[in-house]
Amino acid sequence: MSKCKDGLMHIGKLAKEAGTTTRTVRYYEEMGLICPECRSSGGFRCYSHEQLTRLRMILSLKEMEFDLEHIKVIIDKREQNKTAGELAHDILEDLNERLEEVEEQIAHYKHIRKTLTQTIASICACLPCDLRVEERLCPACQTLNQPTCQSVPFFHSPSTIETLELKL
Amino acid sequence: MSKCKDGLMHIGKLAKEAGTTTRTVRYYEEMGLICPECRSSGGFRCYSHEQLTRLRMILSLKEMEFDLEHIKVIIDKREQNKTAGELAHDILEDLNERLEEVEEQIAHYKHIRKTLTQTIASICACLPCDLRVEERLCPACQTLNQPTCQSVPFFHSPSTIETLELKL
DNA sequence: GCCAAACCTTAACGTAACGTCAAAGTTTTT
DNA sequence: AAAAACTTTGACGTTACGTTAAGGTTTGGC
Repeated sequence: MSKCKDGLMHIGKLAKEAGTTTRTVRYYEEMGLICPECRSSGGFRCYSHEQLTRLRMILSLKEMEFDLEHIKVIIDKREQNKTAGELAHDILEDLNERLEEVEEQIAHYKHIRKTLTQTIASICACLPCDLRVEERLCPACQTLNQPTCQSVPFFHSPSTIETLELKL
Repeated sequence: MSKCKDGLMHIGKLAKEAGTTTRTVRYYEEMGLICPECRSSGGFRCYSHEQLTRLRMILSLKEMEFDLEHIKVIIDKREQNKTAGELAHDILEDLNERLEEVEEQIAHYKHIRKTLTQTIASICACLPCDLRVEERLCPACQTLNQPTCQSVPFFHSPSTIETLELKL
């Protein structure tokens, strides 16, 4: 039968149960986030069901994209002998802080989306142009009052842009 | 006067004009994205205004969070001898692809936001509890039909969660 | 023309969270 | 007992630079 006593499991089973990889588990051990209950006579790591639960906690925090250092701090708070209310208060701080960061991320990507859609719209105006790019302004750009080239500086050649800058 | 001929500038000026650092410029050179017009007799990099424009192109693509490998590809497309229309077509592909990725990022962070707000709401219910965390379920958790502990596995102790799992 | 300040050079380590070998030992299955 | 499957430690690779370090080059002032 199994050389793993009781209901202990080796690292592969632990990782699979938690939906991650053995490399990740070992890395978390290096970082001090989790450690095996014991080792087999041959040196294999053996984990209990409690370790599995702990690993799942770590992973659920990772899904919220806390970094590992922060996860360690949060998990360690559970070890400090507090009432559930005090602990809740502490952890709520972390969660609210993270929520703000996530709101910022959303705003950040919305900004990028805006830039992208504007750039796409500008470049669409150049689609019918059959001039060589190196040859100064294409008709579309000349027609527009706010020159396309300015908003999409990576599209036209440097010399074109210089020309534009002189005109402005 | 300046040992830099014509309107050439050294790396510090270039970086400042483009709003970046000298380290970044040297790194881009390593990556094959940009290279100086020439070197001074002492070995200093000298850049023309064209290089500055190119650097600005790179940075504007970086703002849309293209990775450097991709930026290289996009910038190189300008060197291929095409009409503006063909080039526009090519680049629009990259931009539209990136736009999709950005939409995914927004969705991703909105998902995280949802998880966070739900978790925060759950844990708020535990604020008035003055039981020790290690001691099984707190009253708030017992009152709720959908146990809080299940949705916030990193909050309660492993033993508490096991208890919960058995009950379910 | 000389000196200090400011600037530049290359080289190289550090970052975050693992992925991916490699070479060798252990456990499990047949 | 042999083979298959699993595990061990170790170490390099990843991205886009930041940050020293030790030592040359330019520049500005006198």
